[in-house]
Amino acid sequence: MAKSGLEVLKERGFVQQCTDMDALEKLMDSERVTFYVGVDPTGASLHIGHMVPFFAMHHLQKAGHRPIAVVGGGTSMIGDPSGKSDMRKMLTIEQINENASSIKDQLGKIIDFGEDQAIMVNNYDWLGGLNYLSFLRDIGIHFSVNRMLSFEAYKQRLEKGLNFIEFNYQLLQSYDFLKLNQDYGCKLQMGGDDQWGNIVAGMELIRRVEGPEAEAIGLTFPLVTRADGKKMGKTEKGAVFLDPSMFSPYEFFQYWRNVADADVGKFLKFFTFLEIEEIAELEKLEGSDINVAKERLAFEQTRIIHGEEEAAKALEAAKAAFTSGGGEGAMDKDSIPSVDVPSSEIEAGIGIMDLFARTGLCSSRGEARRLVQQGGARVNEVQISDIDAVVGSDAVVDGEILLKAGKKRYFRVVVID
RNA sequence: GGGGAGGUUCCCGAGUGGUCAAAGGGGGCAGACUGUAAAUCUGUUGGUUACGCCUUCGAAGGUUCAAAUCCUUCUCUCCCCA
Repeated sequence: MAKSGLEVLKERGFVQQCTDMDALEKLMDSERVTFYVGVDPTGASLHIGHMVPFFAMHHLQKAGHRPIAVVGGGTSMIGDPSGKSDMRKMLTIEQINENASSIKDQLGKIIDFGEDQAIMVNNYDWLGGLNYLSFLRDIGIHFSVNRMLSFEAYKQRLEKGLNFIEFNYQLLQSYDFLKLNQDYGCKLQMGGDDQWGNIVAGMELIRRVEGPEAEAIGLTFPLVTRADGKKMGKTEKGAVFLDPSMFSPYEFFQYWRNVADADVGKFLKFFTFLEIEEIAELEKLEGSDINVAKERLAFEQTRIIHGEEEAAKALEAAKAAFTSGGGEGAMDKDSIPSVDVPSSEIEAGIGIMDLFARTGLCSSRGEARRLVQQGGARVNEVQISDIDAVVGSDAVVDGEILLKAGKKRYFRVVVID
């Protein structure tokens, strides 16, 4: 017999807290449950730090339940104080709407937005036109400031300073849950564990408005951390975005390929659709064999986000670049960022520092100088350590020059007429 | 509204007239070691035409041969009181 959606979530480690697990189990066994997760449209693209809830949605949807993705068009104009040390930037409605539509496309890779399968709504639709006084009278009346201040999230912010506008966030998010409960019969809200307070507040609001018998349950996911303590989904250059124009599939693949040993099993459960049994097998690997599991993680994850073809290309490119010998010939060229340079410049010869500085490999000539001096610069896999070296047309292979900085970063210089 | 403390380089944080492109730590980059891991060690970390020069210590003025450091005004943040 098939596992229930909730069982899948539990065995994969998605459950951090639940307001009433018994009730949720009963509810999910007895009906198709409509549930929601909030998404903040604060950026043009989602990044992998956002993804845990989406994978959870996928699993529940697969088990027959109906997800609602709520784009926080309205709430993102306020800023959620939970767990944040600073107030967030406020965006315009236009920016938010633009972000929301690209987010829906990305979300579509993980959950099915087919007919009656899932719903996407923007809370600006109901928050945008709210009347302040009536909101206070209808919703504000149900909130106790004393109780709100007792939440850990607010306590922390009270130390640092909390703006009134942010203090309202919880009311708005609670109102979302109420609204969805009324309009769509949404009975479950899920979110990261930092949302616990907001979720509970929403449940309480529903009970107060709709009566104590109203069904409303909250569930939170653990905040995913990396074994090295860094933030999930962040690299030095910024977040690991799903948008291929902001973060190439190859780099995306590499991000997952390079996760810490200790994180592989966890990430396989969170971020792939592999069966739990198969993951268990992969988790048994030790030593350098763990690389097999990492490769699988990277491949599966890239396939989900960028498609089978891109995943295969990234895998090939990575193998070509890192397997002994490292022949760049087999590498997929499209996956490596490039810059166009006129053939006349190449024929005249370009100084090694200038060449690196005009690629994305180095941000200045000074940086390029250091790279060369420290032995990290390679042209067509040949180390160049002379800062005065000049690269000319003899370095061009198949119409381009392959540059490498350090061990993992490649860049192509494409010669054009 | 009153009083106090502050805004320093990617971040945290020293620096209270020249020796400051600015200690230390974190982060980043590179090298060694490895398994495209972790940990560790080493170097490096504003720009440049690399001698020197230019830009940088919240903003704008001023004092001075010389200012991150002193003065004035402005601005932002935090704390206490009301």
